[in-house]
Amino acid sequence: MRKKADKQRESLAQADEDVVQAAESTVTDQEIYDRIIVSIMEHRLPPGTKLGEDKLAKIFGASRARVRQVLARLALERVVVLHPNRGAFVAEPTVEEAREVFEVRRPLEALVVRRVIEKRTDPRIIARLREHVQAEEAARAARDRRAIIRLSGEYHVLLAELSGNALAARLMHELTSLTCLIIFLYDAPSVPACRDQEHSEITQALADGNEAEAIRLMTEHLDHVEACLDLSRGRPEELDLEAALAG
Amino acid sequence: MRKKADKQRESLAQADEDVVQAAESTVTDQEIYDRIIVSIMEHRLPPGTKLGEDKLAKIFGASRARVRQVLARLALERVVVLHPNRGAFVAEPTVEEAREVFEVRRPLEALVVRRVIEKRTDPRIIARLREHVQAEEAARAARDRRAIIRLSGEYHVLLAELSGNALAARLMHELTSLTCLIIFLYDAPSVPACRDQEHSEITQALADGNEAEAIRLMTEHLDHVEACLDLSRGRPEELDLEAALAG
DNA sequence: TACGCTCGTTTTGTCGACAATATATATATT
DNA sequence: AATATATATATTGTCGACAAAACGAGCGTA
Repeated sequence: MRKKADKQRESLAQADEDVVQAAESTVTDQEIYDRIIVSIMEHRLPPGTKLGEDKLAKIFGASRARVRQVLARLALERVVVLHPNRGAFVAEPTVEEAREVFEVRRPLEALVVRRVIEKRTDPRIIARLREHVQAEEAARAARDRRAIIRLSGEYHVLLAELSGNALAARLMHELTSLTCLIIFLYDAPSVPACRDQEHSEITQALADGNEAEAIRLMTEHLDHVEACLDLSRGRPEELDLEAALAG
Repeated sequence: MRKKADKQRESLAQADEDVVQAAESTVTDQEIYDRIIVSIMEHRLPPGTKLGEDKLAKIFGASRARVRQVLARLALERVVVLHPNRGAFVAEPTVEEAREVFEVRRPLEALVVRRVIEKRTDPRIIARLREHVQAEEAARAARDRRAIIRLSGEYHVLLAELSGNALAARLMHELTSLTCLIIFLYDAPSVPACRDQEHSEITQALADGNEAEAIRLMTEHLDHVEACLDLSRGRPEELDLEAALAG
């Protein structure tokens, strides 16, 4: 059984103004991909939203086939799920999937930290990290929660890119996209001050070449983010359902 | 400039007999995917082979669009590369990419080992691992090099699946596919006895619940496989090219 | 009034056709 | 004879149209 809120969400109606820009003449697959995934990462397309092929095609001024390709790619990255004969929906990771993401990220991030420290002699490395941290602080100052969460994820992608391991960077991109979804699904709004200047501290440890400290900070950072989530109970919907049935 | 050998390889002609089965009436995407990736993992489709859409469509008795989808998926997994307007080719990982694969696998495999040890109370876990190791030994007894390499990869995928972390299992699938390609590209034929009973030893350590030993064995196993490769010099082709130019 | 069923509409899945690009062949030129 | 150019062929990229399935509305019945 579906809830009312579910059906409400299954529409692009409200999100249209945010996503629509113009029906450009020629738009590449990558642009469509980027626009959709950024919208998802910034929660303008909340989990569960139906991504109708025709609607997206009209919004982007592209053919349905092209949109379809992009949706297939997003599905492989688990950011959207495809229900056969029913269409594409923004993914709603389960608690179990959320735990798995953090479990995989921990050792991967540690690897990235080690490699970045090895390469820190190049001053551009630390410079770019500091630059990004500043952008994060700006978003935080502006109280732009969407940008904060997206930029938080992108910090880790940037770190992976700077590590020189392109494979790790690609995986980190996938994992941070999923992490954004997870945060929006499970983050307890009561703890907004979560993960504040931790990126800054990690950057400093990297600059100092203090590997043990950097890994410790990174691990605690991930622990912290995960601890902020309400992974004890099920998804919000299931919770609502339970509450409704109890009442 | 291309070499003669290159052009020779860019054809499915020789591999056809191995791959072709019949023009089945209905064949699912997953079947097409599996057939292609197993062929790649077993080196029946060597790196650099051109995967023409029409040819594959006829071979599988499917439409070109379907083949195209599968090729796109394989490209996202980096097992094939798509040259715009030129088509799909079995990937030829560079030395750098090979190193990255091992670098990412090391911490990921360690994670998997830890989780499997936690779950080893379920007797089916160790049983399935032993079963797989036996299959490997059978292939080794039969001197079936292709099956040996494929099964070696699948051992790690099985391990990841048994760890209970579906995300890790998916990543391991990708990484082992790439590892198969890498082994076929760079393995020094002079050292055929590489990685022999190591999977058996790892399984035993897991059964004993000896975490430190299992992780040590797994790490050394990966070190061993990587050390067997000729990653010092470039790809075989480049080597040939250099030699040809010198002569 | 509430439930179940049928029909119409919308959306997805699949395919074949056309256009654009790259490759290979043949011809002409230096 | 070798290179460059033009033509022909083959392969990929893109799109719109058709078929199938799911969804929603409306009707009928208990």
